[in-house]
Amino acid sequence: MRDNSEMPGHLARRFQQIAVAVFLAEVEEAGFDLTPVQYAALAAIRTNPGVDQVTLAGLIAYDRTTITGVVDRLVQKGLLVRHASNRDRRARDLRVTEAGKRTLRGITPAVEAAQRIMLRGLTEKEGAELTRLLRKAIAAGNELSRAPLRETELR
Amino acid sequence: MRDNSEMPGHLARRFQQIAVAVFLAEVEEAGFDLTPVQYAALAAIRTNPGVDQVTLAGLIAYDRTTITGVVDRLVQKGLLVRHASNRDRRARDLRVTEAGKRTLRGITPAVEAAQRIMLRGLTEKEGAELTRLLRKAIAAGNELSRAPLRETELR
DNA sequence: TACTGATAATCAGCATGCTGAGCAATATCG
DNA sequence: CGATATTGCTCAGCATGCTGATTATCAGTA
Repeated sequence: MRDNSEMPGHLARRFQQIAVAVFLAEVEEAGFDLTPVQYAALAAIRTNPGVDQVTLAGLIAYDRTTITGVVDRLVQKGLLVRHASNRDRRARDLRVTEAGKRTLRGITPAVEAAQRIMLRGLTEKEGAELTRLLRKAIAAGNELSRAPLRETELR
Repeated sequence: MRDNSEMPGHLARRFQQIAVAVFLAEVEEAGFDLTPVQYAALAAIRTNPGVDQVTLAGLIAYDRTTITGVVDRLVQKGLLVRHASNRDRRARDLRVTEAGKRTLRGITPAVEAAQRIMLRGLTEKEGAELTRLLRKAIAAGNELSRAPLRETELR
């Protein structure tokens, strides 16, 4: 049996663990209070004003039941507004507030810095190769999780 | 601003998400009920009989407060016994039961299969390279999370 | 139009992961 | 030896992430 610490699954968990810690540290350093998950949701809504939660979940590969809580907290922080959709009364129309836009603009350098830090042990070329391989593996496994990426812009 | 879906942090989360889903599916298929986290803990205790929880946490890079619950559930399932240590009455001595050893033996093929499946979009060489790059990045970032890997076998 | 099946959101429940605090036991040092 | 610091574990509290169920609404069809 191969040592557990060499298994891709274990490495995935460990790299994610470090990535989250680095993100939170950089963001706090910059004076903001957002998790990686909240940041991704906020940025996706900024790019797609008026999306509903299911579409948002597909855009960033979150489980639909997880989105509810994430959006709750972003609304709580005043970075997002959620109101009933006109087209479909089941759906919620999500939009970033002015405060949310300011937060996104201000937090960007910290987010970019975090990406560099989590790859700091690699050369430029190695970092690019890791990114490429992760994207390739993820594309092949997209349908294997309950929350696959859905690039659809159906509505 | 780079698209979120190309950021290493997002890729880390996504790859981990797929890895967990694949692991759980393969393990359930094989008739077992263990999470990746529980599997890693069980395997580490098997290799290091009598470890205490803090050392175990270091061996697999878990937070010390997370270990409590994981061990609880493994004990609940009868795969582990936890009793007070002789050396140090604060510490808990962890050992895998016979049922735990049987589970580890039986589950191994499913775990190995899961590792292959999560890399199925990559060639043999690419899979090896991804593993190498993840290990290198993780080694450089080890101290950045609250739960770093500690290979120490002090006691 | 009434019925049937899908869909959007939410909820309860469970398992990580983390922060920070508290308790008991051990180690260290004056 | 006794005061102090440290250590192993646990707990409360919060944020993902998931399974499965429920509710409200919509869409398609007889």
